[in-house]
Amino acid sequence: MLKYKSLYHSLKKEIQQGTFIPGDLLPSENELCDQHQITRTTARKALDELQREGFIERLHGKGSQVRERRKSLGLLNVKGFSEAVGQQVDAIMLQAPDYRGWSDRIQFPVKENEQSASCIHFERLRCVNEEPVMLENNWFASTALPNFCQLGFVDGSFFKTLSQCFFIEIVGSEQEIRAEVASSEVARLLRILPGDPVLHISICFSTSHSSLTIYSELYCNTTQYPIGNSYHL
Amino acid sequence: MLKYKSLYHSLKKEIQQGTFIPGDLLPSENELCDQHQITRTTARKALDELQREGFIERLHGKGSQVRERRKSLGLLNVKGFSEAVGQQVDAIMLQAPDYRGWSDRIQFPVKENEQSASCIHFERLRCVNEEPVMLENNWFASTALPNFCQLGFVDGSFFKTLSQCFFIEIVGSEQEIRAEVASSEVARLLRILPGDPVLHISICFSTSHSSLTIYSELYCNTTQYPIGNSYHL
DNA sequence: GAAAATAGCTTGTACGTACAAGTTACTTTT
DNA sequence: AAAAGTAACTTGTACGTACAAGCTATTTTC
Repeated sequence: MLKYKSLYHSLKKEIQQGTFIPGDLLPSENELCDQHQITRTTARKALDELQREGFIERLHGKGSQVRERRKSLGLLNVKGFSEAVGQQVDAIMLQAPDYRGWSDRIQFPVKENEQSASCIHFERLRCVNEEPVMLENNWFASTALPNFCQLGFVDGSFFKTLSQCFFIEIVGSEQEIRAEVASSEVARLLRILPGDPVLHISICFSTSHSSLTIYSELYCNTTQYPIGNSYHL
Repeated sequence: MLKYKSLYHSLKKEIQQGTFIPGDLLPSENELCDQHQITRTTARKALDELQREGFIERLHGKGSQVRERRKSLGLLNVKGFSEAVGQQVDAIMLQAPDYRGWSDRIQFPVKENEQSASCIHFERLRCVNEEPVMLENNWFASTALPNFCQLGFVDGSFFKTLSQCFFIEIVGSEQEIRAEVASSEVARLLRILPGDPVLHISICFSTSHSSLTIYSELYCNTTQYPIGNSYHL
C-alpha cells in the first residue's frame, strides 16, 4: 500500500468512526510525519484528498479541522453509498449479477475493447430507514472480474468488493444529471407516482484496471434526501 | 499571482481556446518546467488541478492528454457557467444587484457574522442558443464587496468580476441537488410547463475572503443539456 | 492594566533530488 | 525477418529543505 493512501484511509476511518468529531483538529502535519515515518509532502497529499472530499477543512496557521457533514446522500464525488447519511442504509438486490448483452440504457459510449467482451449487469434498490430512495443499475465488462457472478458482496458494497477481492480502485468518474418524470417502472420501485420528478444520474467510473469501466444509471427520489456534493480548495 | 495558479490558468486557457485539442498531449512536465522557470512539484500541482476538473488525463509513461469534454453544462465542480458547452451562452439580468434582507430561500445556514450585514441579491436567466436553461439567484453579504451594485460584470461573469475587481477567488463549494416540479414562476421563466421536472441545485460557495460566502439557488431545465460533473484521480 | 512585541506553533508555496515504473522507438541479437 | 534487449523519454511516489504567512499565547513595554 502506498504511504499517502495508507494515511488517507487511516484518517478517514478515524473520522467516520468518530475518533475525531466535527470541529476537532487532526494531528498537525509534522505530528503525522513523526507518527507514520513519512515526510510532510506525503502527509499533505493524504490531507489534500480528505479536503477535496469534504472531510476536513484546512485552516492556515491553525490546523486541519474535521468538518460537519450534512445529511445528504453524498454521492457525486464519492465512490459509493457508504459515505452517506449516518442512518440505517441497506440495499435490495432486484437483479443479481449475470451476463447480458450491452444495454442501450448506458448513456456513455462503451469503449471498443469492452464491447467485444460480455457484459455483467446487476440492479439494486437502495433504502434509507427502509424507504426506497435510489434505483441503481450497473454494467461492466466481465473480463476484468473472473467469477464475479459467483461471489457475494463484501459488506453489501460493490466498490468494497472490487477493492478487497480484485484490488481495483475507482480513480475517476464522469456524471450527467437530469431531472425527469418517473416512468411507471421507476415509480413503482421508488414508491412514488408515475410522473413525479426523479433525479436521473448517469455515471461512468474509470478504475485502476485499464480494461474495467463501470457504467451506472441511478434514479433517485430526492424528496427527503438530496444528493450532496462538496469541493474544496 | 502564484506560480502554480498562473500555469494552471495559462494551460486551461489554451485548452479552452483550442490551442490544444482533445487527444493532444500537453508539453511534458519537464518541458513546462523549462518554459515557465518552475520546478516539477509546481508544474504537477497545476496539472493536478486540471486533471481534477476533467480537462486532462494523465497517462503514466506517456504524458498529459487533453480530454474530450462532453456538451453538458459542467457546473458542479466548476466556478461558473463559462466552462460550459462550446455554444452561444448568454445571460439576461432579471433583477440587478441590490440590497435586500436575507432571503428565506437560502438553503444553507447563513454564517452569523454575515447575518448582521446587509445582503446583496441578483437574479439572472442563463440561455444557450437563446433558449433559457437556468434560473440563477445569488445572495451574499455586502461588506466584502463595496460599491458592488454600482459596478458592471466583467465579461458578464460574476466570478470573473470577483476575481478581477476584488481579487477574491472561489475556494470551495457545497451543493445539494434535487429533482422537483417547476413552480408556475420558474416554469414561466424557463419556458416549460408548471409541473414539469426541474433540477434544483442549492450551492454555498466559500471564497478566499473569509467574510464572503456566496449562496446560490439554481433551477435548470435539463431536457436538452444535462448538468455535468467529473472527477479524476 | 492595556497595548505592543515576540516566540512558537500551524499551514502554504516552492525549491531540488532520487528512484520506480510505464511507454516508445531504436538497436542488437538470434 | 522476428525477437529480445536497451536507451530515452514519460509520469508517480517519496524524500528533504527553505521560507512565507497566519494564528495564539506569552512576555515585554508603555
